[in-house]
Amino acid sequence: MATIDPAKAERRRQIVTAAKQVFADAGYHATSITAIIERAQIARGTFYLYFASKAAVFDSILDQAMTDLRARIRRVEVEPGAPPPQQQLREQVIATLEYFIRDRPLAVLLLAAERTPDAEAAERLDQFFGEVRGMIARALETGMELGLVRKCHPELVAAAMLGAIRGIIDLVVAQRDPPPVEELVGELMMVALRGVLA
Amino acid sequence: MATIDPAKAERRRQIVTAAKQVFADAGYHATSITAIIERAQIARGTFYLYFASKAAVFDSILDQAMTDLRARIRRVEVEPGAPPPQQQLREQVIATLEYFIRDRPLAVLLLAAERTPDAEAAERLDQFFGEVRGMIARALETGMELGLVRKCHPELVAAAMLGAIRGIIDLVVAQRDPPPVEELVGELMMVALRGVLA
Amino acid sequence: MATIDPAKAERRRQIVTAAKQVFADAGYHATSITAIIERAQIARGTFYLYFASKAAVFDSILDQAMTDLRARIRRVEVEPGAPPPQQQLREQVIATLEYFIRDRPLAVLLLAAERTPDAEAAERLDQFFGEVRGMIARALETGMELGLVRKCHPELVAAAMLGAIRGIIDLVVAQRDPPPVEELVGELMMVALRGVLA
Amino acid sequence: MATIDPAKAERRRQIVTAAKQVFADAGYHATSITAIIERAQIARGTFYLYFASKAAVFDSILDQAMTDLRARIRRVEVEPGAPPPQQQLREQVIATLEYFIRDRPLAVLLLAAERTPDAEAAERLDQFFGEVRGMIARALETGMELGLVRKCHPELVAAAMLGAIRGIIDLVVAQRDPPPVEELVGELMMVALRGVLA
DNA sequence: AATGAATGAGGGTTCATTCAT
DNA sequence: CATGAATGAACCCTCATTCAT
Repeated sequence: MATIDPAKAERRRQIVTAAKQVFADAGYHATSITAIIERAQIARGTFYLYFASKAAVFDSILDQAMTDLRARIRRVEVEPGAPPPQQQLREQVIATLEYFIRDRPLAVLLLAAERTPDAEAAERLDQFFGEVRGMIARALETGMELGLVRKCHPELVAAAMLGAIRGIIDLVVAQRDPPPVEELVGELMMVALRGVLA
Repeated sequence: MATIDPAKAERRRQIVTAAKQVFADAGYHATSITAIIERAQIARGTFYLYFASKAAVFDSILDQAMTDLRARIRRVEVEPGAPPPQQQLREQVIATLEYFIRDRPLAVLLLAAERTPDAEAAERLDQFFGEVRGMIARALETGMELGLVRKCHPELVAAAMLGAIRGIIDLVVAQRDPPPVEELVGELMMVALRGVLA
Repeated sequence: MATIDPAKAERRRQIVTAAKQVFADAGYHATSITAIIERAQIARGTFYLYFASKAAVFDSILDQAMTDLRARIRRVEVEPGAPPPQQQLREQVIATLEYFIRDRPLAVLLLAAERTPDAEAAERLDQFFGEVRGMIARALETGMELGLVRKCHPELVAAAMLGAIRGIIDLVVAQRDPPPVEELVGELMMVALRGVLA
Repeated sequence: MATIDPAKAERRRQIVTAAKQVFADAGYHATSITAIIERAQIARGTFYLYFASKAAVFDSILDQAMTDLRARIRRVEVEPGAPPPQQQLREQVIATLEYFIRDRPLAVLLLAAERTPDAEAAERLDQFFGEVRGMIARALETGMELGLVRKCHPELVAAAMLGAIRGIIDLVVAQRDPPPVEELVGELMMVALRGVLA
């Protein structure tokens, strides 16, 4: 009984999927339980069998996304024998962009989630983005120590770079036929590393 | 009828100011008419004398912001006798950042515009950011023609650069004591122009 | 403005009256706001303009009743020159019974209110009945000191006497044409004072 | 089919016991089927195998209580050779009080029966209390005929006396350590028979 | 022009009951 | 028989909007 019932897990997924779409369409507040259950094709009560509240689904989606993304993003290693840092970076950015491109509603939801339902979730989200920014800043610092990166204000530059990634995702998510990930990553890294001057 | 009654205009401003603060504090959906009229010190019915709905004030605020920003951002001129392009750019970015820093409620509101109340407003917002992106892309193209900018995909790079600006604004708006604008702009332009490599 | 608007007061009374009837008919929990507003012929929102919640009306009714009753019940005075104790008692019991007979829904509601919505209200009610029982007990003690009342356990006897009053009210409230108050009080006091033995 | 399956009967008892406790704790409306089945350690559907509805269990409990009490209360016999009426009375009151004291949940439930779930049950309850009052009234009439009881209005006095018993039970049920039944009955009968005058 | 009492659709949530397994 | 996932009517409450004053 404590084992996971596949049917229940499937139901849960069904609800999460529906909720993700509706949240992405309308935002957290404008999303009604009615809209979710209609999309999920379930009865009102069934929703509450799987989630305690509207906020609970939202949190669940957010947490899942953050977990997934954390698994894709890790500290760049500079030990001897490790792959070249630029390659490591490139792979992570590719993985991240692919994650967003694959699940468009989730991307919309996550990027527009600044204003989340409960303060707790908002804090978790802030913390997550803070983490990512911190990792970028750390990577920049390491790069500076190694003489690979020019002298700069790491936090500020990290904010700009995170924003740049976000900008690309925004663009891609808004388009019907996004350019191939390789091209996106190529441009992104070129700008980040060398800027736009000739 | 179409003549501007100064008293009415003042009342309108009073409402807009109140609404801006409340929207920024709580977000569109969490903001109640009650909160707005309490802050504006007016009666319930009076609000509807000046605005047709809650969405209407929100739209009005958004439009005003977009108008203000449009006035700050203009095509970079390359005619002989014009100031050097980099200086034009720097001045515009400074003006933009200052605008956001000066009116924090408006910045929060514009950037975190969650899901906008009506589809129409959302579209106007999208269109505005699209315009800005277009101007950046156009500037990049001009730069490429002049041999100042390396070969790149202008739309993509423009998206990244707009995102970078946004990233900086996000960071700044979240902080109590933001760094001086000069420093922000310095870092931002260095990254954009030269990247981070040593 | 701080003066009481008669129209609003009337509305409030209208709601209280409706609520009292419905509560009496169905009990607190089984009473729906819908039932109250239908009886009061008002819109849903109007109810909440006058009362913060279902519990609030209920509490208001209870408090009003307790205030009214407290005004009718007072310590029996035994100072020289005061009316004879039995007459004082009789007058108070008459006043109390008349109060219940006049407002039948309130009587039903108050007597069946053991299980009230919130613990706080239940406590206030308990306290009220405790007060009344205490006054009866005190009166018995005074009577014992004066040699008017035989030796007995005052709290126990007070509980029995309060119960007896309640029993009479129950009977009266259930009947269409209750006997005249004088008769009720006569029998009640005879039993209480002399019992039923010949 | 109509034969009693001991296993089923046991299950039924198990549910009734659980329900009685939960109803007494929380009252009819505040009691959820969930609470009952958790206490009874059965599945949701099983409950409905034994009872048609929540009201049905409640009714069943009420009926059982009334049956039990009816068995304890009987007409006072005045035939030659019967025990003295006062002794008969005392024994019945003792039995009644003991019944309530022994099964406190049931007492709470029966006395505080707020508004009963269905009109039918409410009527049965009214009828039951009516019966008891009738028996007391009959006893009083018999007493009057025999010259044991002074002239009085039997129904009114019966209501007062039933109320007095209820008052005592209320008091006792609310207390943790009730006084011994003998004391309760002693006071109760003294008041009823002789009143409180010295 | 200004007011604020009144409105009622719609919100999130609960829970008695059913029924396929 | 027993189970518990599923159901949906009904609950209390909020709040954008209207309109008589």
